[in-house]
Amino acid sequence: MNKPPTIREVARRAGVSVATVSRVMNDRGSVSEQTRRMVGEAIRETGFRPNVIGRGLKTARSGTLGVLVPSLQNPIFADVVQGIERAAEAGGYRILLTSSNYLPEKEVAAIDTLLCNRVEGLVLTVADESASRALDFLDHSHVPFVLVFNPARTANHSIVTIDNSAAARDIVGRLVRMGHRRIAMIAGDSQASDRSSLRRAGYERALMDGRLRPGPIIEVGFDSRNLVRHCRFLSSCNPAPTAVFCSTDMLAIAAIRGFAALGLRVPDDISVAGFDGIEVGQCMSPSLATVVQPAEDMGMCAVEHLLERLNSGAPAKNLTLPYRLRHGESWAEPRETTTPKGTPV
Amino acid sequence: MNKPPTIREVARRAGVSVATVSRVMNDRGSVSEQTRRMVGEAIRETGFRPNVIGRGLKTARSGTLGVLVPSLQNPIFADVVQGIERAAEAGGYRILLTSSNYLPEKEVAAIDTLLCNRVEGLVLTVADESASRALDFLDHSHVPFVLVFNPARTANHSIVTIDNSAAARDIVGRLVRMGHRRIAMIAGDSQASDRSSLRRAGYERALMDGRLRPGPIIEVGFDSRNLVRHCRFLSSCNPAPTAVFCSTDMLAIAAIRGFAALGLRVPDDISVAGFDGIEVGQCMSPSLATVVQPAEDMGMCAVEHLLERLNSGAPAKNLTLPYRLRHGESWAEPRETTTPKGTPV
DNA sequence: ACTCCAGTTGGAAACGTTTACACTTCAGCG
DNA sequence: CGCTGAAGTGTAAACGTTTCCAACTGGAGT
Repeated sequence: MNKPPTIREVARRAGVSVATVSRVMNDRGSVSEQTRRMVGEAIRETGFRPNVIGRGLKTARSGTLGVLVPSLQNPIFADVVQGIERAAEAGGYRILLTSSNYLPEKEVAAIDTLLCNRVEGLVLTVADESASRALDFLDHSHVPFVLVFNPARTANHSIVTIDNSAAARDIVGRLVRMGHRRIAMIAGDSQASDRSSLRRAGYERALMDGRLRPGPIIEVGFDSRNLVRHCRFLSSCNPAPTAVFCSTDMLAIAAIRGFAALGLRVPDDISVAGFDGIEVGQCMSPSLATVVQPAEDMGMCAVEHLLERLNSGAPAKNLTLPYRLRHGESWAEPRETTTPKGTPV
Repeated sequence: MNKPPTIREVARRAGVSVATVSRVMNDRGSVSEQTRRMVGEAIRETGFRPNVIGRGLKTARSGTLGVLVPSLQNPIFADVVQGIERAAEAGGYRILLTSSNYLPEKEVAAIDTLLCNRVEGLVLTVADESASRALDFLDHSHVPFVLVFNPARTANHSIVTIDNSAAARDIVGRLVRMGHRRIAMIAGDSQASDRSSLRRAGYERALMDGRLRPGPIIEVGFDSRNLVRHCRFLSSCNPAPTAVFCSTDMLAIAAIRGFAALGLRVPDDISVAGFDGIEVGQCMSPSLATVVQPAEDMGMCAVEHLLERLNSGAPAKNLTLPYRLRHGESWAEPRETTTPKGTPV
């Protein structure tokens, strides 16, 4: 419980002033080779570790970035945090991690906490960018921040994202061209995720492109684990969908599982496509057809941009990274080509 | 870029001294109802947010806990961090997150950084508890820490773990009782994970229990994504194993994928068992038979214990949480009972 | 010999809080 | 009416750094 040594003790031990010790530590100003050696020795002997808090108070820099994600449970966020951590470390920053559990009020509280801790910048994903009290909050704080995954709606925010709606349209269009005429969607809570709404829009657009009517759309809440109830509903529709687009990979994986529990095989009986591109998707059987977001890269880009803003005062910018489609075994052409009683618009 | 308001400005605005403002903020000492109101108003008007750094300097408390995990890529660590974050938040602490990428030298560097940031305690998973320079380091720092997942070898460390070897013995024993006579193992780099060695020991023990010879054991490095090469090797053995135990779920998932690529079906052609109990394991098809570690709970327990040590000076303790076996579709009895030329010891 | 300057060094004032201590009021009480 | 104690408040000293400024050296240039 004894206090760690301070710069003062090092100075005493080396027979110099604290100013000199500070200079040695930061390679600033000029210090003779000899004193440098002596100070180094004193530091080693005492096991001195500079107190970042003391330093931060004086320099008004905490050396930390705040991170807020909805949850680490979904690998897509774990990936982005991994990227954030990497880039932050490379830039000499530490990260203060918080999560919101998709609750807007926790978003606000978490950001408040981070600001009290004087993070120099933030990287975050909010539930709904357009309706986020948390962001108003941040806008007034003069602390730069970068949104990740949230759609680029307002130009004066820094955002790293992909084109969710185009990507959804793209992958659903693929299903259409494969011959599917009846394509359902399982969407996450649109209240808790503005991405979900955009992906839904892309899905609807793709069906319009193919002159098809949007199939049943099921909006599920937080508990994406057990979808068997919804899967049963889908398979009992008449005509039953031959494919289902899920707004996240986690939902897609759960859906495949749900169909399996009903004795339906993917993709033979029904095709499933996901969105996110989490790694397990390509490891499982059947491997998941999905939109790949470069999550780790997005995290790194976000931090790199943030550091640019911090260091060179660069202006906020919207960064839309390319997505790509990953083919997988979870989709295929529909088995029996449905008689085109499928309702063209 | 204008500086955030300080307690001094609030005091000026409210017409009181900084001491009074501090008292109001911390509900300490006595303050009249009227001044309390005025100060509250001044705080609101100025948008004042107490500077945790300044406070930390004076109180010698940072309010942060350090966290070090090998990687967030593996959901088991994401889960434990989730638990850590939850419990830390409940206890009024923030967490500073770092990752080591399984590199011992990064472990040391990360811990050093965390100590410079004066974290009040640490929760971490190291590569190899018995040979960790990082831990020697920590032992001398007088900062309490809790190991998670690492085996409980030395009693004077705080550790939250499960009995890795018993669990491995348990699940492999299950394969044996199912009728498997030739059981291979795919193990993670034992250099980078002391868990891997323990699980291997449990595996060997289970085979000994059944008077079987340990099948081929393949040790794979970091890149667990593409195991098809190793899967091919296993299936080309004579006699080929009818089951394979993997030291992590991520490996098991990759193995199932690898076998599928070779046209082998799980569990019809070969059974696969994993270890960790990550959520996706039960969502995929076939669902993964595995040992479930209560990762999120482990994270929460670790922090709760850490806070006990911090607040009440409780002694370090070893906490071995119960694991459980999760049955899944990835294992089954071997198809043709292998003629017992399988070599009993 | 004198000035000048570059290279070293130390002193001391910040940075934004908390808190020990001292001071003022004022009600209650003998 | 004076004493006591509690309630409310302010002053100033920490906490561990960084950094501005001044001071001191010694060698080079005149």
